[in-house]
Parts: sequence; C-alpha cells; structure tokens
Amino acid sequence: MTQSNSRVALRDELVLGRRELSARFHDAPPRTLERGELLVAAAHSRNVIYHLIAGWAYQFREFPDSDRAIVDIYLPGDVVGLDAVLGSRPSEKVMTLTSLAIEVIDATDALVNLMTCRSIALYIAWLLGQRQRRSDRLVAAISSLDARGRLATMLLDFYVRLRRQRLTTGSTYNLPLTQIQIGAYLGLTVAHVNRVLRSLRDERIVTLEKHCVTILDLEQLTRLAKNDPIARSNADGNERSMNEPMPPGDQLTRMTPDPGQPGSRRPAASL
Amino acid sequence: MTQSNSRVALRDELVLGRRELSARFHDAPPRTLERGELLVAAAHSRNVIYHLIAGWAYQFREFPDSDRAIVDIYLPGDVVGLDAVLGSRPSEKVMTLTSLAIEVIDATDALVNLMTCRSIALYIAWLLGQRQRRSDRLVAAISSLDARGRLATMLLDFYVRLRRQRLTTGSTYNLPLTQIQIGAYLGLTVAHVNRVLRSLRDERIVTLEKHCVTILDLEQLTRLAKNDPIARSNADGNERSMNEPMPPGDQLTRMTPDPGQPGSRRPAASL
DNA sequence: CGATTCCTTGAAGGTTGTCAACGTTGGTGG
DNA sequence: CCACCAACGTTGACAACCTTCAAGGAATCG
Repeated sequence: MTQSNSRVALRDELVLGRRELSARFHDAPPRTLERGELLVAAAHSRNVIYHLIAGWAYQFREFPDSDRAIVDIYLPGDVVGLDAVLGSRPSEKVMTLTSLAIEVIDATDALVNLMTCRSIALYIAWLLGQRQRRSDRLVAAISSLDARGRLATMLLDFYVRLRRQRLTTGSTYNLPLTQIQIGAYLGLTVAHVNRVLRSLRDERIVTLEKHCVTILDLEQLTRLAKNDPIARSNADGNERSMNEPMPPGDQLTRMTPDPGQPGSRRPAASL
Repeated sequence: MTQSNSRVALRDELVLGRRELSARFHDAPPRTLERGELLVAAAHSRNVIYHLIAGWAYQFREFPDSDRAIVDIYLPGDVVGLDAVLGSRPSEKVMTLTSLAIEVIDATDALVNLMTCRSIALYIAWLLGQRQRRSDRLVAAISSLDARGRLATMLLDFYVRLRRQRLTTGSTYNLPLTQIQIGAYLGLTVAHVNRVLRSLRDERIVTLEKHCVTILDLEQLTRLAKNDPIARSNADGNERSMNEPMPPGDQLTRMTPDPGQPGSRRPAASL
C-alpha cells in the first residue's frame, strides 16, 4: 500500500469515525444549559463527553488564591471532556460562556465501548490531537509574545475556527468573553487587556466593542500573531496558514484529513 | 455493571493496552540518537511514534523571528509523537536533550492498525490525555505565576515524574536543560532565569548547579508552585497532590487507572 | 587549546501589574 | 418607570517585574 493510498484511507476512516460518533451523540436527546453553568464532567459522574451544538464554553483551573486560569475555549462543534475521562484527578472544570445546546454521551464505560469501533477510536485520537495543538499554540503564544501578539493570536484563532464551521462569513464575529476572561486566558490583567484593545482599535487593526469583533486589517493582525515585526506585505493570495490550524474551507481536497469539514456541508455545527 | 466495577475494568484494560503497545514497540530493534538530533516525526515520514527508553527530549515551535518556544518536555518512559500523527501540519519538531535510546513504531498506517485493538486504543487515548494535562498545567503556570512560581512548578513537575518512574529516589535529579531552554519553556529570558535561580538558591529552597537539581525545601517549593503566599505549614503527611499529577508510587491501590506504574514494577522506563 | 556555547552579573528602560476611581451596562424589584 | 445593585469596562498614576543590552568568566567540545 503506497503512502498516499493509506493517507486517503485514513482520511476516509476519520470521516467515517466522525459520522459514527455523531450517531452515538444522537442516541440521547440534546440538552440545553444556561450561561454560567458548570459542565460537571468531573463531579456528578466522570466519563461524560459533550458535543457543543451551539454556544461557547471554557475550561479552567483554579489556584488557591482564587484566581482562575482559562486553559481552553470551546466553540460550537467542539467535543468537550475527552481529555478528562481517562484522567484520575478532576482538577479542571468547564463552564459555559453562553447558553448552550449540547449532546451528551454518558455512562461510565462509554469511552470503553466507543473505542471498540476503530474508526471512532481514530477520530477520538484526532480530536485529542486537535485540542493538543490548540494548547501548544496557546503555550507558544503566551510564552513568547507580548500582550499585543497574544490578543492578535486569540482573535485570529477564533476567527479561523468560526469560519471553518461556517459560523461567520465576513470579517466580524461575536465573542462572548469578558475582558476579565480574556485576561485569564492570555495571562494578562483586565486593565492591560483593555489598554491593548484600545491601541489595536486606535491603529485600526481590530475592534472589540460589546462582544463584537471586527477585523479591520487582517494582514497586520496576522503579523502581530506571528511576531513578525516588519510586514513583508505579500499578496493576499498567500494568506493561508494564519497561525497554524487547517485552512478554512476552500482547499479541502488535500492529502491530510479534515473531518471537521465533511463532504456534505451541513449548515451549522455538525460533528 | 456498577461504576466501581467498570472503573476497575477500565484500569485493567489500560494496563493491558500498555502491555500490548509495549509489545508493538518491541517488534523493531531499539535505536539510539545523539544529543541535538531531531526526532523527525514530521519530515522523513509522518505517522511515527517513539517510546523513550532513556534520555530527554523537547517539542518546540519556531517563530519567524527565530526564537523557539518549547511546548513540552519528554522524560524517559514517555511516548512521543501521538499528537502529531493525525495532524495535518508538521509545524512542531522534537529535539533530543541528551543521547537517547528509543523504540519506534513506523509505517504510515501504523496508528490505524494500532487502533484496531481496543485496549491499545484506550491506552493511546490515555497517553494523549496525559500529555494534555501536562500542557494544561503549563498554560496555567505560565499565565498566572511569576518567574519564581514557574520555575518551582517546572522543577517540581520533573521531580514528580522522575519519582513515578523510579528514576530518582532522593531529593536530587539531573536536569539536562540549559538555562536558555528553561527560558524558552517558561516564557522567560536567560538572564531572568539565572537571577531567579540564584534567589531560590540563596533562600535555600532549591539549587541547580551543573545540571543537577537539589530540592532543599519541598514545602516552600510546593507553595511557590501553588501561588500560595503564606505557608499553612501543614504536616508533611498531607504533602500529596504536588501540583496536579498522580501521586507518586505509594498509593497505587486506588480507583483511578495509572498504567504508568503497573503492578509488576520494572526497574526503569517500561512503557 | 582554540572556539563556541553557556553562565553570570550590572545598569537602564519598557512592558505589565497594582490600585483606585469612575462610568457604563444589564438585571431586579419596588 | 425608576432605583438600585452588581458586574463589567475604562482610565490614570505608580510600582514591580522582567527584558534588553553589554561584557566578562566558565564550561564544553572538536
């Protein structure tokens, strides 16, 4: 079997796994949550995974001095809780940022059963890898970029992820995070987040007002996120690879798998 | 099936998966690498995973301005490359910190085959979750602790992981990182890493000289890592849970799985 | 034993945190 | 409808932490 053949087979199997897992999620009726509720992936019964149909949520870790560090942010279409099901210690909680529509796979041994199906197992591994890559990007951004770069990285990341899910078309989207939460996510204080947002707005790069993000200068924003001080101002045609994630939408016919955007393009957050 | 029953079954299956994956690793003869070599998980042929028998390595991400951010550090016993095999973009590389003894599972479709075995699939998911929890801890530390806290967290983390693998017994271990690399890992400059290490040494909390770490005051170090300014100076008996990872060694008979420390305790870095 | 890399330290300056105050918004109940 | 309250947003002054820059010393490797 040639490399490209098995690569294609892998892609197909991942798409299959996505469908199968989606079917398992459909077994139970969807639920809704209010803003400010905890997804008790740890408390009530461990080994629960969620599929976000609509709404945002964030995963956080608490320190004894009572400030919380946000370690990941989930958007519609994301699967939540996979990293925790096999872990021993709870220690991390997930809280809603908006009201939420979710599908749930419950039961303590659900994951064991899911793993029996190879395509689902592969897709779950892909999902775990996807979350890992998000974390790696965040670590790199926080540890080597200043406040402007971190903000730019975050705003771009959400932009790309929403576009991939066809949840935004223009250069604007809704961001249900308070500046306090942005600070907890990027390792900054509210005051400084506010200052930097102001400066980005004054420079006409991006605006954030009333939870609404508008990207005014995508090129500049990308430069900031890359820590690339002098713009090479290359043609927009070369604007792919904005920060790391897979290209959004238009170039789906490639070697590497992208189950997040299946062949049959459904309107909203299909698994 | 009661919850505790399936929990026990899960633990057993994870131990089984660890053994099975270990067997797959043994299929090919172990290899060695020199210090400063790249584990080309991306270049030469994707879909390669490694098992570290001996030696350290680090995963990093490069920025255009040529400084690199270290996103994870691998110790003996760790499995490297799982997060990358299913990903589309290379973008992250792994480099050795010491000379390395490794086992390799190659072939493009290796992971697809591995996932056919449910216990291996479960164990791989557990490994991915373990790496994710490391990343989450790092994000939390970098985004909400100052330099002292970050250093303390890192030194404690290595300490716990080495103890869990029975690679150190006393309060001392070998740390094959330069201060430059420590800075790249924690988001600090060399100069500041040096200064903080000096202050930690002057306060008789921990020393790092010639790549040798000696923990002098475990309690203080733990406080720093927790951002817990005033020591409650509780009895040492309650010293568990140093930072997040699973308790080292002595309380293995618990509900939650810990395949990293199997029933039959082998001397060194068994999978 | 040269040459590179790493460690170490000081001084100066910048980014960010802290603190405080006030304006704004949104929800609640009188 | 308005008063109230709580949470959030905004801004300024100041301090602290950390970076930058520079230079000399130590260690490591071919």
